[in-house]
Amino acid sequence: MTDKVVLIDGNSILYRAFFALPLLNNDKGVYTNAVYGFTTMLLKILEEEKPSHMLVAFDAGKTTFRHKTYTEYKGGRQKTPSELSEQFPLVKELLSAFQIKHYELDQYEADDIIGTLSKHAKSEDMKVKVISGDRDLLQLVQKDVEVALTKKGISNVETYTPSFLEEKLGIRPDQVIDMKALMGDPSDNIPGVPGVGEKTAVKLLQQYETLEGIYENLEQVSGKKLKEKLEQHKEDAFMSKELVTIQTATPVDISFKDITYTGYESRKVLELFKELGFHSLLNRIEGESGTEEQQEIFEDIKLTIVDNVTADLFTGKDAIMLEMLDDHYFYGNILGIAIVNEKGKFFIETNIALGSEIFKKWAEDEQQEKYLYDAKKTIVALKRQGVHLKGVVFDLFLTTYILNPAENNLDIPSISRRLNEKSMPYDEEIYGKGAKQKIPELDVLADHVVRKADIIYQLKDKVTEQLKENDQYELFEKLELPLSEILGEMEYYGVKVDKDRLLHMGEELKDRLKTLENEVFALAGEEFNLNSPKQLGQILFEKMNLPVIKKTKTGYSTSAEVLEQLQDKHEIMPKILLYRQLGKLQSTYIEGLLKVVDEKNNRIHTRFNQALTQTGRLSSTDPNLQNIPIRLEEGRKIRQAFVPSKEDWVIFAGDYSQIELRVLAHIAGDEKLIEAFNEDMDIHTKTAMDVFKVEAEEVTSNMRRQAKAVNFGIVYGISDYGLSQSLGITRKEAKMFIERYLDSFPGVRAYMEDIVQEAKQKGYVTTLMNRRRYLPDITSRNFNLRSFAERTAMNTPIQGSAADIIKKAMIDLAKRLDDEGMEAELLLQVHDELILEAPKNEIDKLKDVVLDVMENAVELAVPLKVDFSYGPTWFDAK
DNA sequence: ACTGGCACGC
DNA sequence: GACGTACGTGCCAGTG
Repeated sequence: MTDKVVLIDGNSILYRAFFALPLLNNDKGVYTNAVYGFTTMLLKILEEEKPSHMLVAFDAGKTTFRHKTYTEYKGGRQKTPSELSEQFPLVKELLSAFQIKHYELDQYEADDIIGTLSKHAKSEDMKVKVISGDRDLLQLVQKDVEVALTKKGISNVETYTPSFLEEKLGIRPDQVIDMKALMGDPSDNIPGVPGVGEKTAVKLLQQYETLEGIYENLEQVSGKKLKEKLEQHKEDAFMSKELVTIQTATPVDISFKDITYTGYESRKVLELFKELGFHSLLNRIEGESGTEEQQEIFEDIKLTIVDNVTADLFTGKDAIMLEMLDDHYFYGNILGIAIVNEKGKFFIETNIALGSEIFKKWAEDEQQEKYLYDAKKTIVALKRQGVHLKGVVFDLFLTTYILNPAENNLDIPSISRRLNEKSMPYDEEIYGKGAKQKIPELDVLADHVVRKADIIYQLKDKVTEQLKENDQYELFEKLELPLSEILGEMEYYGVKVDKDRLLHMGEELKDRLKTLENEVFALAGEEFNLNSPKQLGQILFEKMNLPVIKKTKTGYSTSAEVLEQLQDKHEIMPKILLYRQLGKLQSTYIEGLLKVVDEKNNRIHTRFNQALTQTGRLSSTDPNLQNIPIRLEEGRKIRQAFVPSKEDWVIFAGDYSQIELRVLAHIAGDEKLIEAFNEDMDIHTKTAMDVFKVEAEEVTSNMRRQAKAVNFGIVYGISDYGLSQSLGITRKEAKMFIERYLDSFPGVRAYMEDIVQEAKQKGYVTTLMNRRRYLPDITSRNFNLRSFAERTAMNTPIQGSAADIIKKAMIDLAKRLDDEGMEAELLLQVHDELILEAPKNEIDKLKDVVLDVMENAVELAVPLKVDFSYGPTWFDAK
């Protein structure tokens, strides 16, 4: 058996753990969060790697040989916070309890120690695994040397083998140094070549292999600016290379004999855990000997390509993966279908599956349980083919999102790497990307799709378990999963569009835009591209010499805010503003919508993304029907083009009135706010009365406007800066408004304070229905990051609970419409409103049903109020 | 193909 | 006291 040596970058892991975890302290008031994180990581490694040798390397002292090369090395870096530095001795204590050696070497960093030892190990034919949070270490990757980098948090790692590194970075391990030399590293104050980021560096290295190669062929490098930059910063680049190169010949004076790992004494470890207050880890020690996790990385899988679907293929507990390249499932082709169950792994070609009555019968049988990835997509895609999928009980896509909405790699290979520690190829590797995308040979395709289904099958129990642990299973089973079915129906049904109306409006706009454009050119004295902020900026601020109000990264700002401030300086302003407004309508809403009208039925089929937002809201794409204009009359007319799909039908809208503030009243339990809603007061007027300490009759429209902005700020979690911007007042004044608001509603103040504390302690906040949002930055020492996390902590339960409520209402409404045998159809959800279409003769009943369902979706300490309206177009439903 | 500026909704 | 400051989607210009 080959020996396996695990080398841990102690400093890096501790830093990661410190910043990833809330600042916990034990009962003695000693901070332990970093040690805790380090320990969980350590336990995981011991279980999984079963190392024969182990060492934790630390950085020594303040200066290293690198400072001789470059005195600015690691300059500008913030001092290690004392809350962290005091944890270093604890970790060393921990290591000695585990009987793991640690080591540091004067003048060298942990990297160098690890580099040197991994080289020694190589010559002794040992396998090496390096654990760090520092991407620099990737340069050590080679055959038999794997580097595991911490991802989010600490126990989540991504293991780089040479092939994985190449696939992920686009370069070979030996080119990592060159890449770093080009890119630089602000956190270590390594200069690199300015203007060269990851993309450019990779491109250059793919072409010229090494830094030296690039400079030898500098003449051929494309891009004038790039060439200049490279030339100017040649010295920096080479010095950077020297700095980032890990030394593999340091005078390390330990041998592998010294770092043999033979296990630890449970008693000692348990004692220390108790002392540190790591109660939750105690059982991990006792269970130590019993756990056996097999690792099957890139193991071949056995699958059958089915050419005749038979009933005994299915078990009633099957994972099904429907593969489709185009993420626009309304138009994409189904590439094939994989089924995995306890009997085996199967692949069925699309036409065989769809042509099979047995397949169809199974798919439509509610009793046959199915585990999916993205049920909505699958349901819609199959519905197009006349198959009505039923019996979905698990959706890996939705559940992964529920477990952590911040995770944005929700594709199956990524999920598998995170949760299952098994690798499978990414879609890009199988299908290619962009113009080069193509469908592979049947056996390759089958293998890929089956792997996905297999992962769904394998992870179903584990993920369900995690949901239950978090008390989130109900959120999945009772809310998100049934909702996905309803959303699928809405998408499939679509919204009817009056194309002629859009075309007509487009014609009109075209003329007005042309006229406006000419007027602007006349006033400017020349023609230019009015759609280019850059060119407009030059005209306004260079040619016309108007005062510069605000700059952007790349030049002058020409935003509406700026142009409005210049209104009285020049008559050109209103024309530009109007041009912008109309241009937006033309390009996004007229042309944009026309482009996505389904030729077959004149309907638009948006898609709702149910697994994207951090708060639990939905989003809508292709097109986005959640941002159709309403504020300005001109834009609002776009809504005239959204019409019922049948004659004598109407568009019906039901919208929650002030749902977020009502939710706030409920969660905060603020008596005054609750009373205001119980008495059905105008909430902005009420807020104005309290903030300005006046009677109802004395509230001026301006006071109400300001109060409204404050409420807006509360709902969306904006800062004093944000409020000052929206009201055009100073930050101080904005801050004062917020203070006065909180004085007026003490229950709200208490909530805001409590929720931040709770977030600090738990690391996350939750909504009414137990949706979570993790807030790692809540303990950050960076004021901005921390403030942002604090506002998020206050806001997410409000916005997220409102999202929960309307989702619940949608499920209830769909059921009710069905139960009552009504014809009305849900069309859209726009965060606090539901849009339906219905026959005229159903309006009275629909009104009762919608109001009843929406107002009673949940019971809060305040009533939920719903307004409704209807008319021949969406425009009229106001 | 990617980034930045801008603008629309909640 | 400053680092940038609700969440989304999509359009255009500009660059490579």
